[in-house]
Amino acid sequence: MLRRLSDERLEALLRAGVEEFARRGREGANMRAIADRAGISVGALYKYYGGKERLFEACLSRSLEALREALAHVTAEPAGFQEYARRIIRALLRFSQEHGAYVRLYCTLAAAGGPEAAALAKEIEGITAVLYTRTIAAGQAAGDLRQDMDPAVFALLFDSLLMMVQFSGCCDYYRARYRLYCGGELTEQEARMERELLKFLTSAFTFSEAEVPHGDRRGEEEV
Amino acid sequence: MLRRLSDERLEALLRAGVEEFARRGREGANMRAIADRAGISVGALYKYYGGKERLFEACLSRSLEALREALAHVTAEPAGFQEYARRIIRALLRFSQEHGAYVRLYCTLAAAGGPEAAALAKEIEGITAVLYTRTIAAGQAAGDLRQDMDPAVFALLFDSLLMMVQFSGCCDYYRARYRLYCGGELTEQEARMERELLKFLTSAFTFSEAEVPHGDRRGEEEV
DNA sequence: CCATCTTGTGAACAAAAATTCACGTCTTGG
DNA sequence: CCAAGACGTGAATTTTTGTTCACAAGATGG
Repeated sequence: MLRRLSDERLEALLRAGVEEFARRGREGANMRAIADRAGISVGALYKYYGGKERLFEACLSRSLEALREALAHVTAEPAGFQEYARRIIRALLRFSQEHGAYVRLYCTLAAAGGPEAAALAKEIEGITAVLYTRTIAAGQAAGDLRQDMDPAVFALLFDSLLMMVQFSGCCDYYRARYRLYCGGELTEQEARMERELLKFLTSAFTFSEAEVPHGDRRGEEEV
Repeated sequence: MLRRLSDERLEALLRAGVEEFARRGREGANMRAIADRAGISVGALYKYYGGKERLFEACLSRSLEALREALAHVTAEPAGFQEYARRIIRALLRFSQEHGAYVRLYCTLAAAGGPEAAALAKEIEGITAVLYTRTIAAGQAAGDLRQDMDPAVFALLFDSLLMMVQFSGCCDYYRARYRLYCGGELTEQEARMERELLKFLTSAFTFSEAEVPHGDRRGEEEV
């Protein structure tokens, strides 16, 4: 009952790998479980990828590629900060809905720590950091965004929110947290999240204290 | 060379457990490593805690207790939203600085997934969710905060930022991410983070689009 | 149709780690 | 100071899992 390892079988192998690495981490992943899930023997797995480490690399780069692709179109057409933010939110909500396994993998790897963490952060965050930092710098230069912010910190907070929103869609713990706060599943309330997150971000990035006549709280002149 | 398992030895055991569970997760943790790090034999470890699962429970509840304690004083004296937010930020920045191991444990557990995730989320987030939701509801009722927000989603986003800021202080990946965006270590720039995060949150929760005469962007009347 | 090569299989091997247990070491009550 | 009991030790056992390898099944070329 030999079945030649076709493209689709290799595809299944990578999918199984991503799933398992996401579930149990780089070290904890079980090679036998991966082979079983992919429907091949462990021997074949080792023939194709020399070992766990090589398979991991393949799974990671596959998922990085997918993330890059998901964000590629964001800056295709020029726009202002708010429009960019909307596109990013949409793209990442969609990404987490369609490629939950990749997002779970990021979540697990980010939690893992160790000496590889720094390199990994550079690889993953490199994709988003440039986009966010540029978007914010451009918005600030154009006068769209508040001047009284530390762009680096604000970009980090922007990234933080987007990461957590992705996790909320497909990682068990974060999904439970979403249910706790909002009821229901994020995957069924994407419009709600898109709307509110955009509102949240727009205010955070646009309005500075100086704009409100009396610097204190309580500010509903027009109700 | 028998050394009776004193309180301080039990203390060391729990510390070692937290550290190891944080590093390698609930399943991946190595009992031998825990025993070694605590300076006792595996036999003694098993005498004191029936096995890995029981030890884990002890480590978890210890860390939950610490989190509760860290946030206990926040609502001790009544105040407005901004002051509460400031206290929460301070408390959690301090927590992540002093109890990095607990924060790393949360980060790892949150990433783990599985059927226990929901229960875990209820336990951990139960501590913060009530606080955040109430703070926001009260602020909104008092007219301190914008009316045009979905309090549930905004509370989730608030929590997300606070979680990520904690991670940024003590989890390898998130620390690397912090360096990437901001340069340096968060633990050496706490004032910067406190200031900017408070600014970010205040704007997000306070200002609604309706407040700005022309609903569009670009809003620096007074510079 | 056969020899040979390529490719896949899963049992076997080895290393790692959870858990147990027979045996020391110290304490304590007398 | 001693016997009994409590406590701690780490080697041994068992289970899990990464990796290898001898063998088998199909392909290929003549």
